[in-house]
Amino acid sequence: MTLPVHRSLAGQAVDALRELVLTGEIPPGARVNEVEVAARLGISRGPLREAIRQLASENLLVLVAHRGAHVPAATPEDIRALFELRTALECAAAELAASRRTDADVSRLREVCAESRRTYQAGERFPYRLDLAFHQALLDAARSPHIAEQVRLVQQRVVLLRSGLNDDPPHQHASLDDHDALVDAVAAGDPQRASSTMRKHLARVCAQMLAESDLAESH
Amino acid sequence: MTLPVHRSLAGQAVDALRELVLTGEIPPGARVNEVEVAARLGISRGPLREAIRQLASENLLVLVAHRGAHVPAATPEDIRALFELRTALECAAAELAASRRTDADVSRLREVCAESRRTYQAGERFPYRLDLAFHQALLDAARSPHIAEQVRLVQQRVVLLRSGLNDDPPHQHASLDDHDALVDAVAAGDPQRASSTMRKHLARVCAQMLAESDLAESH
DNA sequence: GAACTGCCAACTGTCGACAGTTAACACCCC
DNA sequence: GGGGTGTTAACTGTCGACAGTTGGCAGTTC
Repeated sequence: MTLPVHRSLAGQAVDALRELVLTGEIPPGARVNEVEVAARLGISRGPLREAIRQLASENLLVLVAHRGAHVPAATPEDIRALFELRTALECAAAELAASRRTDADVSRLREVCAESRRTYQAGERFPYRLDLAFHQALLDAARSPHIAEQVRLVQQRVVLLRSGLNDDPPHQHASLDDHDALVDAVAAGDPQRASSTMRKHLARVCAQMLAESDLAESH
Repeated sequence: MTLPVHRSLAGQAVDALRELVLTGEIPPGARVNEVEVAARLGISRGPLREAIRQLASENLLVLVAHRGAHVPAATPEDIRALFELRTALECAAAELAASRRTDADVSRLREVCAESRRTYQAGERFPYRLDLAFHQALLDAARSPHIAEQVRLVQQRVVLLRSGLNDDPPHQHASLDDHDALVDAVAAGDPQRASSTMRKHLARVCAQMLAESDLAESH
């Protein structure tokens, strides 16, 4: 299957600009200068403005009349509220996954867990990439496209909040255990337990992020 | 507090176009002709394209390369998946509302229920407007802005799916009872019961919509 | 010295025009 | 007459230019 050669410039701009925001190249609080970014991407302001509108409706940018777009800076209150949303979505996904999972789903989940643990025990931090892969595998098992889409958007915002934060090893260790417990609940086909395990997991992650954000604030 | 007199044309276009889609003036399946709609709104294609992008990321429009935007037509499978998302969000909202409600919240909820019942017993159908008002009041009690925002977006899509469908009285009667039961659970501060009541309510609404959509299909 | 006023540069908001693509119609060949 | 092909009109994708607004800076006044 070959993807269309000609993607629209606006479409490319969405991806490129999203990358600039999520990697922190345009840091929280910074404004997006239309002419500058358009020149940087080698396009005109038209398609870029369309891309900005789209990212604004994904909450990666905030629009202010006559003052353009800027990357939102998160408050602790924001983080809490965002994790309420994430919890609602991912607990539901965990429930559905426990109801609908196939053997292949469980294998995939165990595989991701094993790789995470290998990387962690090799002395390195286990990369955030693998954490995302785990949650993605769980969403695949849930087979609920609309929930999956919303989780993707929320995770994006979490990535934005994470920029500048570092996971510490104890927290990582706990997360690995959480993931294993989640897979067990899903494998056992126990929606109730899957949901409550996910809730605890996300509560821990949220608390960790709040702690690190406090730390970063008083640097 | 005076709102800015000068809202951007793109911003106005978002509202106007959303209205056109939600009222069914641009029906499901229909394409959005940029020059035609731009002329209709009295603006140029630039701002309109920005508005189209935004509505597309709200899933009220679908973009196809070189063939513009069209209003999506829902399949039964879509409806089911969308209600999985709605259930995840509104059950969480019901839980939070039961934990956080104030006396004022409960009063407001009872008020909306009473008005719905009055309208219904007056022989008319109780307007969808009051159903939305009830769910809105519940969201207010939940005090979770991000969840509220997502519910708003999902409800919008439900409104789109509803275009062309009519509620029948038995279903409306059941919904009124559901709403009352929900208020009781919230007033009692019982998150568990609020959540399960909401789940049953939405399951009923979803089943009703699926039945009506089947009916409409074989007209 | 502080505050107010008027100007100026930078940037956003909007438009009209041009280029490229798509889809439908007419035409031609078999 | 059916299928394939060339043509054309309609529409989307993109750009450059102009108008309006904002925020800062210099100059002036008290």
